[in-house]
Amino acid sequence: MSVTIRKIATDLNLAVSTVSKALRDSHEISAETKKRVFAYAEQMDYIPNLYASSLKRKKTGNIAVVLPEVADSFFSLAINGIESVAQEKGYHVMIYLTHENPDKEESILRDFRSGRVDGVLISVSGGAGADSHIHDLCARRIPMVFFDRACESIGAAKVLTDDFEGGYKATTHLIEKGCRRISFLALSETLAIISHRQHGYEEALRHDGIPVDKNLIVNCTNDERESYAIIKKIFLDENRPDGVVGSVEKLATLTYSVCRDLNLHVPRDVKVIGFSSLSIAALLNPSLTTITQPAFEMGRAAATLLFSSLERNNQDAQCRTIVMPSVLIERDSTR
Amino acid sequence: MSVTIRKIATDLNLAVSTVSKALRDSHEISAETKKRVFAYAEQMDYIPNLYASSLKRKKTGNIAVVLPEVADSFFSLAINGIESVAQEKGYHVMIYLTHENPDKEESILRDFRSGRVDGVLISVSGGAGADSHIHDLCARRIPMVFFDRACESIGAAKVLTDDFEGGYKATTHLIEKGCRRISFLALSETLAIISHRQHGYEEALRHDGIPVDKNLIVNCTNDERESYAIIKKIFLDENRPDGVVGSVEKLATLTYSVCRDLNLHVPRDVKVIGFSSLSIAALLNPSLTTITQPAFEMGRAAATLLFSSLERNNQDAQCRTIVMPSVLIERDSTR
DNA sequence: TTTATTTACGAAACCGGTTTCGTGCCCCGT
DNA sequence: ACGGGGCACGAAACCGGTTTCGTAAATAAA
Repeated sequence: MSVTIRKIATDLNLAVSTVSKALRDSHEISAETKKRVFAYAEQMDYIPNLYASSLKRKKTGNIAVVLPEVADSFFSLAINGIESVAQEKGYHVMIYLTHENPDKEESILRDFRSGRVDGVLISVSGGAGADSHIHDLCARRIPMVFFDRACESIGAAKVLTDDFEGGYKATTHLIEKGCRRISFLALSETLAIISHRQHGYEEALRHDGIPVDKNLIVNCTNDERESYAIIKKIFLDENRPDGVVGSVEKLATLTYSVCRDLNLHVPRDVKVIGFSSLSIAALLNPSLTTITQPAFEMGRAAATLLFSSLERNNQDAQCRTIVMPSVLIERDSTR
Repeated sequence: MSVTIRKIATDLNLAVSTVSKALRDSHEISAETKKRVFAYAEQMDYIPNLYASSLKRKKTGNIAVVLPEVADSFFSLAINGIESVAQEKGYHVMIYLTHENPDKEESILRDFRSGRVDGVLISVSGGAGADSHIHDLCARRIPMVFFDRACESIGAAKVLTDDFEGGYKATTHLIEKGCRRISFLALSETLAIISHRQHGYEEALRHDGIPVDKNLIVNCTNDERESYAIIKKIFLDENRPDGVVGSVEKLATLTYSVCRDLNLHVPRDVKVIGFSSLSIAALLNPSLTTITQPAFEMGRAAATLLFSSLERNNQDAQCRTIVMPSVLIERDSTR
């Protein structure tokens, strides 16, 4: 079997407690003894058992990242950001995908009560208003930080962008480019981030005296095929939109697919703008105008916040909200 | 504090062992007692301490996924596949990014000796031939499954595609489309997957009587800016290539960027084909011809293999190699 | 009726670090 | 010479499930 602290102790004629303290560089062990212990541990290739210490210290060094999917540029960049901080701090990252399924999200969070992770970074999926599982986890004093998609009813730390402003800017941009029938592709009516973007969209329309047409606001789903059909439907309408705001990346690219299949030219027939952090947005046909969030930095910020509330119960970090700027990058899809 | 098994035992006038066995549905506990224990545990919201049981059972239910990056369509889809199996089986996924850095990879694998994970899924980064850390982990009987990028010198389970064939097919395709000066954008000369693709490339050239020009084979890096400069350089040569094989996704899209910036038209001036699983390859400008691997399925297969060797020491699964088919999808970048 | 066997459960060791609480011993001040 | 104080280390409890082994009672087999 692997060499334990007791093995070292008996071999060196020391008590286990002495060895333990020596390895943790305790002040109450002489330099000489420490040297002996370290040398022998090295020689024997001693590797501390993670679970023994976790059991006693009630810390695992693991954090969870819970998000809808990973095949989305925002999330994959955010993971990069999170992972970079985690590696600096010596934490380990566990990843959980909800696929926008609230039930799955709930069962994932429920599991965290076992102490598997020290803290949680989460981008919630649009549930039917059932945030009880989130509140429950919060009540158990498990540090949580929301990034991008927060749960509004909870006073935890959050790293966000101004979604209302994003929706407003995107819509205003389309209006400036001459669009009058602008469609908003929503994802789930219960997702705060989406409804904020939608409110920005509606406000922008109102500001320019364009009536809000509920038929132009459509709820897509997490299923690609289904969303494709939904988007196609609005384009087959005799009164099809001349502009589209994709509230998440996939809806913008799906719009491209639909337009291609229907022989609608972007931007001549339809102008498209999407919330996306896709680095190759510039390489699309046509290049896609985006509202781009600082995904990597948001990941870093969220992780940093989490670790600071993990390392010392940093009250300040517990419920801080950081709002980071998103930018509109104009490209050919709206020219 | 949280309710423990001992608390339940004393409250119910039972021994801790009885409660433990009851909760694990042991046959040596009567149905009636089990019912009492379950009911009380439920009522008290008992949540077993993960680390206590891990310590004793030497299993954590965690697996590690080690890969170069996550912002690559192949890897993000593979993660989806892995995660889907993991969730079915009740395992938890830890994610580690190496950023193609062998030192980082080594320190990551070294950590696994602590027992943090039960098994490892890995897509190696191109190191300077230093696979000793991989062998070391293998020697410690930690089940490993390689996916996509394997370590050749080791007899572990692998899920691959035929990279030689991929390189061969890609190159032959370009030749058929009229290319004569075909560049191969490599990543790291020490990465088996890349050298196989390169050998396929060279063999295809030879088969068609085209001399292999070493100047057309260039090693890019994991740094985007650096690779951009390298690619740009070959296009600024008076004898620039008329075809490009991107051995990984990012190199194909970088080629697009370079061509755009140099006003080179794809496919008229240069034809481009890339190894990629990008779902929006069809939406690029122009749409990108790809060698596409079944990324999701490969992730699933690798995870399945790992779990089968985890659950019972399935010797068969320990060193099985699964080769999955990749397909060439012709699009506009080579027309 | 006596001897196996099974059933249902308890006591205690165990996993491997961590931490508390001593306890000798040496040095120092008075 | 004596009390106080730090230093270096040891014994043992502890974290919270798991597992082995033992045993009394009940049932079955001889």
